[in-house]
Amino acid sequence: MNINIIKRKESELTHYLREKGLRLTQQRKQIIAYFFSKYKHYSVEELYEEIKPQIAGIGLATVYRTMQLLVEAGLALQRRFKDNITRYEPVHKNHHDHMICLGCGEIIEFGNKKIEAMQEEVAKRHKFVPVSHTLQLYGYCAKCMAKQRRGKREK
Amino acid sequence: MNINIIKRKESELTHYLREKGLRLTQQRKQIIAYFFSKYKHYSVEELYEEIKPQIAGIGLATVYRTMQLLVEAGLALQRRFKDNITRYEPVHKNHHDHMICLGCGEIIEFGNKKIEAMQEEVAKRHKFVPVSHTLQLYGYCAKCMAKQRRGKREK
DNA sequence: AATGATATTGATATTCATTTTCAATAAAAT
DNA sequence: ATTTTATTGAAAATGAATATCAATATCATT
Ligand SMILES: [Mn+2]
Ligand SMILES: [Mn+2]
Ligand SMILES: [Zn+2]
Ligand SMILES: [Zn+2]
Repeated sequence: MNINIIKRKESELTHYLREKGLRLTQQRKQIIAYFFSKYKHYSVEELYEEIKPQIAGIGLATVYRTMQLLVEAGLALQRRFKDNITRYEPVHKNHHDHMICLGCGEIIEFGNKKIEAMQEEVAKRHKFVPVSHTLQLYGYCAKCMAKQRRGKREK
Repeated sequence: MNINIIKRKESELTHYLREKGLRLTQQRKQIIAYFFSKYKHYSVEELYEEIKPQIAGIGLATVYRTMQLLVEAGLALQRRFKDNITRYEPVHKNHHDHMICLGCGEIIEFGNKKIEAMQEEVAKRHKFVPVSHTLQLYGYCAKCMAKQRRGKREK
């Protein structure tokens, strides 16, 4: 099933490249094949480390450049949380925001129409015209909370 | 009136320094005097540039260190928006979030209990225990919108 | 007021993520 | 096949922030 997604993404990228006079290289093909086969919030460094064994001789700069390209082409979104490392996620559904676990680093996506609506309202109250926003919750995921409780009990 | 705030902040810092075995230096005194006399979201670079003429020979590293110290002492808050530059604001009131103007860079503070409550709710739904959060709206402030409208009319 | 212990300073080097440079290479139009 | 030029990988450069270190200032103790 993943193979279809990858084919589609490659074709979407091809269209973008063509209209911009750019080229579809082996590196670009392989990076998107890998990136869209997993669903993660990858940093370039992480992606590079995982991809390196698969793509002989690939350079870090190429991964940086390709991820930027995917954003320009509308196939990926750039995110940046507290750790100050740029991450990329596949464009897959509607706008959403993130909860980030301080214990294990897990990133949970959530969407909430009410919160979005209230943001619009607050903006209007200040005569501010919103273009985009970021909302991040930092804390501990269910798994990490359970682990913490176990740890305390054992003392 | 500002002089009183500054005196109070200096005394708060003094208490913190004493209990930590640290020292109240001329540089620290002068930086807090300046920082608390303006109400802004200063980057270290900005603060350094403004302070340099007032404090002969002050070093950039000292400003970096002092701002960190103010955070540790609970007198300042660290913020970081899209431009990825660390900024500091005086602790002055309750928790709040920010709207940032993409035109002029103005930073508008706002607090909204309903949004905060909904965040708690969403977190609970995911069994996520929130510790902190950041919410930023990016867009155009009233002033910049007016300017833009004027520009279009003149064409 | 002088002393001594040590926290602090300013200059500079270093770090880390990311970007830029550039000569060699590969894509794709002819 | 040839030609044009976008792309690549390696290495250098960037920019914000931190670490290092010898000189200096603070401040508790004489
Ligand atoms: Mn949102
Ligand atoms: Mn908030
Ligand atoms: Zn976790
Ligand atoms: Zn503005």
